[in-house]
Amino acid sequence: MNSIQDNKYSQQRQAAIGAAASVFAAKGFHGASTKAIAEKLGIKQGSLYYYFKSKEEALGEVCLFGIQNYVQRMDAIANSSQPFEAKLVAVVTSHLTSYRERNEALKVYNDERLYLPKEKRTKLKELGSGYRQSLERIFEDALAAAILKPSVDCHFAAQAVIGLCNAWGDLIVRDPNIDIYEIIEKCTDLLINGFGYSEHK
Amino acid sequence: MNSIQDNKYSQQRQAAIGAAASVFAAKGFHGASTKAIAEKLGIKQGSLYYYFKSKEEALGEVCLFGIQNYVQRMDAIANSSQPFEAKLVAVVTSHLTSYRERNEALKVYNDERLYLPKEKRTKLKELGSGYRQSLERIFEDALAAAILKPSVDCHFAAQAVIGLCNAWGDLIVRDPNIDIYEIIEKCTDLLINGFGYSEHK
Amino acid sequence: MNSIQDNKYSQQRQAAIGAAASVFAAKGFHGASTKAIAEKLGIKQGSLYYYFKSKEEALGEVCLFGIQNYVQRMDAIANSSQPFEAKLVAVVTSHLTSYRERNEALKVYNDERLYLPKEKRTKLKELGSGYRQSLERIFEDALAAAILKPSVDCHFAAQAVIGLCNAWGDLIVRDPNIDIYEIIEKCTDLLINGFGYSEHK
Amino acid sequence: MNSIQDNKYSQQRQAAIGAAASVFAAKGFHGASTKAIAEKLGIKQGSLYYYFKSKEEALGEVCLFGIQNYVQRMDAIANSSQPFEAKLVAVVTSHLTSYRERNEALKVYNDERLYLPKEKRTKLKELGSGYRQSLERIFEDALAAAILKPSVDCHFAAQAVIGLCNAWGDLIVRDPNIDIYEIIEKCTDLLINGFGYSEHK
DNA sequence: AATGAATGAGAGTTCATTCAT
DNA sequence: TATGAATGAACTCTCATTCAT
Repeated sequence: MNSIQDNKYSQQRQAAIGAAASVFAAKGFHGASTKAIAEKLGIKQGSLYYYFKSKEEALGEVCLFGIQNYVQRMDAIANSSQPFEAKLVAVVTSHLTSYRERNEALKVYNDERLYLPKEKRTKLKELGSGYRQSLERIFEDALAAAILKPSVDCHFAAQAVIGLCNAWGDLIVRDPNIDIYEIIEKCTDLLINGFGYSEHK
Repeated sequence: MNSIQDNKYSQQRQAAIGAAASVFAAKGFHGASTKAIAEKLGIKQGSLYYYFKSKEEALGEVCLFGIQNYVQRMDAIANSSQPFEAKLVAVVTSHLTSYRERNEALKVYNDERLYLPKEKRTKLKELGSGYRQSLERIFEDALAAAILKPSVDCHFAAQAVIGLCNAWGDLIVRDPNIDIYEIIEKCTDLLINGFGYSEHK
Repeated sequence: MNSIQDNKYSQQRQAAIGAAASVFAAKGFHGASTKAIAEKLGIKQGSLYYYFKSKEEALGEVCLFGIQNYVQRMDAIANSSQPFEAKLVAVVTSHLTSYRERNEALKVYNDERLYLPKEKRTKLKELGSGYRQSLERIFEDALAAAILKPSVDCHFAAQAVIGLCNAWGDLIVRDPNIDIYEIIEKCTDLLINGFGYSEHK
Repeated sequence: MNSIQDNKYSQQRQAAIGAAASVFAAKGFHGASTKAIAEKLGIKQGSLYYYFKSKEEALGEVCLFGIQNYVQRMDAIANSSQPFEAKLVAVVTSHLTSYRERNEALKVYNDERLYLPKEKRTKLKELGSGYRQSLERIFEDALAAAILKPSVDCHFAAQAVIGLCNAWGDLIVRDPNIDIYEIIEKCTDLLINGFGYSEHK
């Protein structure tokens, strides 16, 4: 069997992307040294360049990996036939789980993509926008179905969900004792009902 | 009396902190060069060391400035006698306004403080915790006054507010066309009522 | 007195250009290391970058220095009112003397300028062409005055003079025992009369 | 009989020498990478080491090839029974033709041999000297036959011929539009008669 | 006969930092 | 109070070379 994944080169390259993600996430792009990345991979510094043309290319690959993985899950959720509330839970779960699974690539995409050259940044932005748009669509559908109050601004809502999840994601990455499912529940409750008192709920 | 001299020195030092904040915010701690900071101040690279012992000290001062300024406003709000909703609006307004006013120091505190040596980081953490605790107290008071639904976790709530504001803060910094007052309103509405439909509201 | 030359920075920079010229001439651009250049100057490697933005810039400055100096002398000769033969002697003398005076910059211009980026190369080419054109003009004037035989191709002649001088220049640089004045005489004799026998001369 | 194998190996090796010559000529020894040489040959970088023990050995072989080829032709000319003028034409033609035929090895011998270790350089020098000496002998014979004027210094003459041809060779390599036969004619005319006017010619 | 993968030494370059002036 | 000049360590990146396969 000679499948694509079998390819030893791309396997090692994928491992290199993982190592880079981990170091970039911990130290930032400029604070990360190629030596540290190579050491995490178990090879010597110069050998990294067998897999990447430059440190910048490594950043690009990490970001791409981080967001791709991510957008795919979102698409699956958006295209599913679950009711709104289930979708929202799925989105938050997907987002936070991804942080807990040490998907450092996502953090890197969030925090470091601005150090990429314009060209690459634009490509990634499209993917990222795709994510936000899928999320917006989920809100729009719910709005049309009168599940949300009419005043809801779906663009604002999508950004708020993403921002909230990223903020908790950061905390989750730093503190492994946080109960992720508790956070998921509280986040969705906040998003749907707010903190305010209302006798119906 | 050398208070005048002292005054001039500390004025320039404050300006240096501002310049550092600006460059750190734009490029991150490791991506920022002392040369760039000096240029922004209008002096030469080596002269920076008249105001800071090291680049790291500069980072410390920036973070301190960012959070101090911030905590003070929060304390004022927490200690005021406004009703809960007004306090929440005030908090969000204070937070987002601070981004719009290019208070880059706050962004630096959020994103770069982890590059400080442990000792300093701990000191800052206390301040930051003070901020969060004041915010938590606001929620606790409201909870006691039955303005919030009993299930609200005040710690979660405070973190959520901070996270949401920081996320929108980043967007605001990058896009000067965003109407900040619209965001403030939508954020507080989200926090109190959520997006979900409920006939009472 | 505060003349331009007094400026310590430009004095050191000029010295740096000289050191670079020497190393480039001996090892070629790619074979020369910035460390070697710095050592010749008596400073540490990194300090070179106080005077040059890059190794390439250093090459550019060396080439410029080499050819400028050179073109000036040629212009002086071309614009003088000496007879043709005297001019030719002056040109050859100027060219070969410059090699003997260890004007390594000229050798660098000849051999290494092709490693400059296009933009800079073009600028230098103009200067170099100016040199060749001045030389051509000397031949053209002599042709018009019937001092040269009518069949002479002035472009060919100028290139031949330059080529011959560069070739002997290389030998002169390598062997300090060569009698430069003997070479000058023989070169001019070759250029005017050739090696062939003719009873008139 | 393993002569066929041997043959294939040495054929490929010869091709490798050609590829190396081409890259060395274009970028210089230090500027040339083994990867570029391998690519020109159509093999991978590491495989070059099947044919050469080191980059330096490749340089040695290129230089040897360049000068051998060359000396052979010169010997043939020197030992022929043509009259002086025909020999001179033959020499110049051989030299310039060799550049036009992209015999980059010769250029490499001229420009890069100094990067060889002393031992090898000395061996090559003997060959090169053989070339010059053959040429000198041609001049000496002509001098003895009173075809050249008595003042001619045969050593100088040989060097001048070589230098002139190398200089034009460089121009020829760079500009494929140059009419090589015109140059040959003008060079020999210059060498025999000079540029100066004389009623006999 | 050739390759894929890795290495280690060294390159050019940047930069926080120092210090005499 | 500020600068010019230099430093040395670290960094990214290149490349000749090796070797198991």
